[in-house]
This record gives sequence, C-alpha cells and structure tokens, in this order.
Amino acid sequence: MVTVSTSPQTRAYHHGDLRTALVAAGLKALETTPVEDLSLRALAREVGVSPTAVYRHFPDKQALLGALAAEGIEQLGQYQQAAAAAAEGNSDAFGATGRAYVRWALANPALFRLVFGQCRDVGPSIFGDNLAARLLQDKALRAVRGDEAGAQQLMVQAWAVVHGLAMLMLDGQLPQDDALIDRVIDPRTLFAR
Amino acid sequence: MVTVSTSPQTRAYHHGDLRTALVAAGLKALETTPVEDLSLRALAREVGVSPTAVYRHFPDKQALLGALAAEGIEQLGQYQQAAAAAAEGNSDAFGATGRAYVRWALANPALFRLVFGQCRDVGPSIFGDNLAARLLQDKALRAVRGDEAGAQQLMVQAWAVVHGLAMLMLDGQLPQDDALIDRVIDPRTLFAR
DNA sequence: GCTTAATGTTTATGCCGTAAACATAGCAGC
DNA sequence: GCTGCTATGTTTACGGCATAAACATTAAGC
Repeated sequence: MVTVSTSPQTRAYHHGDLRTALVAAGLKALETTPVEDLSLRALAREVGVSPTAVYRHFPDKQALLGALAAEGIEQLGQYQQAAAAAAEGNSDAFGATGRAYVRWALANPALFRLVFGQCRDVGPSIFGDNLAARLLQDKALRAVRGDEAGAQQLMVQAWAVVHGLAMLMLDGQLPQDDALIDRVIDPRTLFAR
Repeated sequence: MVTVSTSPQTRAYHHGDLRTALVAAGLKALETTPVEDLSLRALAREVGVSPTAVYRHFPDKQALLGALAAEGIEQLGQYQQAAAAAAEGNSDAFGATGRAYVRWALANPALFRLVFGQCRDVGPSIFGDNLAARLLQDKALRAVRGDEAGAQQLMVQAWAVVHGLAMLMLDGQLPQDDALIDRVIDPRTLFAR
C-alpha cells in the first residue's frame, strides 16, 4: 500500500514523545476531572493513540499517576517558594508558605489529592528531596531559632494544620473562603512558643 | 415445581433485609479493602444475591457509599464521646477528643476516607446534627470560655490539625506512631490563648 | 542494507456500573 | 380463598475500564 497523504496531516505511526504527551494530557485532564475519573483510554484517545500504547511507557496506571504526582509536588513547591520569597523579611514568612499550600490545593484539587493520596507505593514521602519539604524544614527551624526537637514538632503541627484545612475545604466540609485561610493560619493564635 | 429442600438451607427468593445486609457487608469489606476497590457486584456476591439486586435499595453506588459514610460518622462520634467521657475533668479533655479522632481514623482508614472524601453530593457536611460535630463545638466553646468568635476560630483550627494529622498518617506521609499523635496534639504548644 | 530493539496496534479477557425486561412472592381487598 | 398489586429479586445486555498477548511498523546500529 502506498502511503499517500490523503489527509492534511498524515498521522505518523510513532508518536515521537508519547510519554511526555501523556503526562501533559494527564495534567490537563486533572484540571477539570477528579483523579478517580481519569482513564488511560481517555488519555490515549486525547493524545491520538491506541488504548494500549500507554503500556510502552508505563507498566500500569499507577505508574502514570505517579508521574503526574511527581509533577504536582514539584509545582506545589515552586508555588510555595514564590510565596515565601514574596514574604521575605515579613514577620510571618512561615505562615505565608502555609497559606500558599492551601491556596495551591484549592487551585489544583485533583492534582493535590493525587500527590498526597496516591502515594501508597508510588512516590516517596514528601520528606524526600522535594522543594516543598525543604521549605517546611527550613522555615520551621528558623521559627524555633535552631531548636531541633522543637522544629520537628512544629513542622508536623504546621503541616497537619495546612493539610487538614486544605482537605476539609476540598471535601466541602469547610467553605473555600480565602479569609478563612488567613484566620486559621494565624501566627498570633496558632502556636504557642 | 415443588419447593423441596434439596440443600441444607433453601435460599429464599426474597432476602428479607437486603438493605441492612448490604450495609453490613460494606462496612465489613471496608475493614480490609480500600473504598475505591469496593464493588457492588462483590457486595452482592457476599450477601448471596444477584449483581443488580442492589438497585432495589439504592439508586446507585454513591447512595450505598453514602449509607456507609453515615454509619462511619456515627461511629466516629461515639468513639470520640467515649474518649471525652474518660477524660472528663482532665485538664485536656478537648485534646482527648482530638486524639480520639486521629486514632479512630487510623483504626478505620477506609471508612474514615469515605466519611470525609465521598461527600460530594452524598451526606451533609460534618456540621450537621451528628455527634462528632456537636462535640467539637461544645469543647471549643468551653476552651475559650464562651467567646463565640474565638470558639469559631479554634474549632476550625483544631479540626484542621487532627484531620490533617490523620490524613498524612493514613497516606503514609507520616508514621502511624501513637506517640507522635500526643506530641502533635499537645495543649502546651498547639494553640496560644 | 539487514537486524534488532523500541514503539504502536489489534484482539481478547474479565472485571465493573447500570438499564430494561422478566419472575416471584407477600399482602390487600373482595 | 381467589385476584391482582407492589415490593423485591433475577436475567440479560451494554458500554467502559485495565490489562495481557500477539502482531506491525519504524528508527538506529552494525
């Protein structure tokens, strides 16, 4: 059979960079679709490839989700870093990174859920070498002026507050009210030190 | 056709109380199975009924999950109330209910997730007439000695901490360490008032 | 240029949720 | 006591899913 270009753009048999395309499509889909509604077939369709082509680049669905989660935690870290930089010198720079955490979650609900919910056997814990984790550690250590044990406690407490607030808002248990975020992550009432 | 008892127990065409049996089977399944692996067909199989019999009692899967969630929030409230009663007069009765929240979550991971994660259009927010919500409100109000605005803030902060801690532990981001729960929910360092 | 490995496709299996049509049986009124 | 209605199950069917296996195409190295 002669490979005549009958259509405007002849579809190449090989995609070129399917893996990247799939991750991009996944991230885009998560902007409007909850993670549990994400399907490999839909992604493949979106990218213009057969339903099982995915398996040439990911052993299974979990692996693809893991790649998306890795992108997510990276983006979260960068968003927090920007907020921290903007609040540099501010009396509550620590709080600023916490508020950024919650705001990023609200802006990227599905991806946020994926990052922290799908990590059963996928990615390492946030206490890896990712930006968000390093920010948390740095800020906490600074807040307690070097007290190691105190920093450890503060870190977990702070993480719990912002994570819990984000989750409750995402799950509709609390209104997604920006002012409420400020009222909860309030340095005057939150921690006693 | 004669209805002869050929088998030890003749299976009645009608189950008797299928709805209750399904909920019970669902709760039992959630003890060992994550909520996303729960299937109507498996539940029907468990109860000994055809795959579609479920639809005589629930319009769809979400409705069944909603019924399970309702059971869950009820159980959580009772567990917290027991803990609160045990800590009555204790200087940190408020903290006791918070620690109970986290411990119940760790003991019932799938059900806890269902209660707070599946409520998109299922159940009302926890701020309904359930026990857990009332406990939170009472304890917070007492902690601030009647200050309404302060109680509101404290309530959300406290809920966020315990919910975040529970989630992070369930998702493997923090070790499920009982001592860590005590260190996080620590009245001396958690809130400044 | 031929071989080979990488990358896609086709086909198939066995789950799933759920809709529609049909079967059974308890019960209400005569 | 018979009749018919309604609640409750069953059967059958559909389309979608993840994934496995066999096959096709193409790019890259010798």
